[in-house]
Amino acid sequence: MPELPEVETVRIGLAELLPGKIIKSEWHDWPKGFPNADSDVQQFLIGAKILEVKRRAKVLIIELSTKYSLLVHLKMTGQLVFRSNDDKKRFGAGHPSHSLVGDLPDKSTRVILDFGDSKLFFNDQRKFGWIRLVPTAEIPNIDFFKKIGPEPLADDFKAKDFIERLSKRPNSSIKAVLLDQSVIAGVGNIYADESLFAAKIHPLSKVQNISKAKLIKLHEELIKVLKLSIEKGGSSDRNYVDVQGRRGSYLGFAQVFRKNGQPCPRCGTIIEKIRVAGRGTHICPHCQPKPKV
DNA sequence: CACTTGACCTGTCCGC
DNA sequence: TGCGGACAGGTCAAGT
Repeated sequence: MPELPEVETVRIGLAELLPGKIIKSEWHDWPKGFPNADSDVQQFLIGAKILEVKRRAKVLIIELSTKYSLLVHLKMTGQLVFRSNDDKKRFGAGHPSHSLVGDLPDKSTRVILDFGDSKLFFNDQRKFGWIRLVPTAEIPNIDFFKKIGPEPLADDFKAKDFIERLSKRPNSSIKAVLLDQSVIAGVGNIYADESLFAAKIHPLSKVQNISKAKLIKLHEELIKVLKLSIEKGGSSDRNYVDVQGRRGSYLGFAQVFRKNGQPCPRCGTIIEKIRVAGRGTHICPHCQPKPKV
C-alpha cells in the first residue's frame, strides 16, 4: 500500500521517464476517479508537455506546460506503470520480462496517457485512488494540501517540530497521531509500526505519557525507516509496483510488519498482531510493553 | 472540540 | 467446489 517511500519510488521512476513527453491522447473510464470536465482535459491535458514530477505527502504532482498539473493519489492499490512501445519488440509478445504486471491495459486500468512512443497506465484494483487535473498555481489552495503536515524527510524537520506537533494530540494513541496526515505527511501503517517498534513504544501509548527521550528516538527511527524503504524501492505487499512494474524489497527488511507469529528479531518473543486506530498493528509485546492507560 | 469509527471498493483467503 | 464473511488500509464524512 503506497505510503511515502512507495510514492517517492514512483516519483523517481517517473522523473526519469516523463519530462519532455507530450500527451497525445488520453483514455479513462470511471469518472469518479478522474472527475475533470472533458473540456478541461481537451484544453489543458491533450498536447501538453510534461515538465516535472514532484511529490507532496502521498500525492504525485505531474507538472504540465499548460500551467496545469495532474495530481495522482494511489491510495491502497493504485499503480502507475510506464510502457514503451519498444518493449514488445524487445521482449516479444506480452509484457517486458522485468515487469510483474501483465499485458496492459488490464481490467484494473482506469486511465491511460498516450505519448505516441509510450504510454502511462494508471491501474487501481479497488478504485480508491484518483487523478485530478488542476491549475498548478492552485495546488497550495487545495483542501488536501492546506491541511497536510510537514514532510518528514525535509532537512528542516527536526525532533523539536515533531514533538511539538505530536504534543497537540496528548490524549490520542501515538499510532493514531502518526497516521494523521495533518500532523506529519506520508506515514502509513507499515512505517508507523516499524518506527514504533524501533523506538520501543507501544502503539496504544498516549502521546502525553511518552518520554521526550523516546519521542526523540521515534523521530530518528521514523526518518531511518522511511529512508531505508526508499533505498529498497518501497514495500510490496500485494499490489504495489514501481513504474517498471517491479516490486519493492523493503518488507524483507521489516522487523514486525506482517511478522505476527514469528520471533522478534531483537528478543525472540513472538510478535503479535493487535488492532489500533482501526488498523492491523504489529508489536513485540516484550520490547513494546503495554501502557497502563 | 477531540477523538473514533464507518464508508468507499474489490480481490484474496479461510472455514464450512 | 462453492459460498459467505472477514480482511487489507488511505482518507474523508459521520458519529460519539
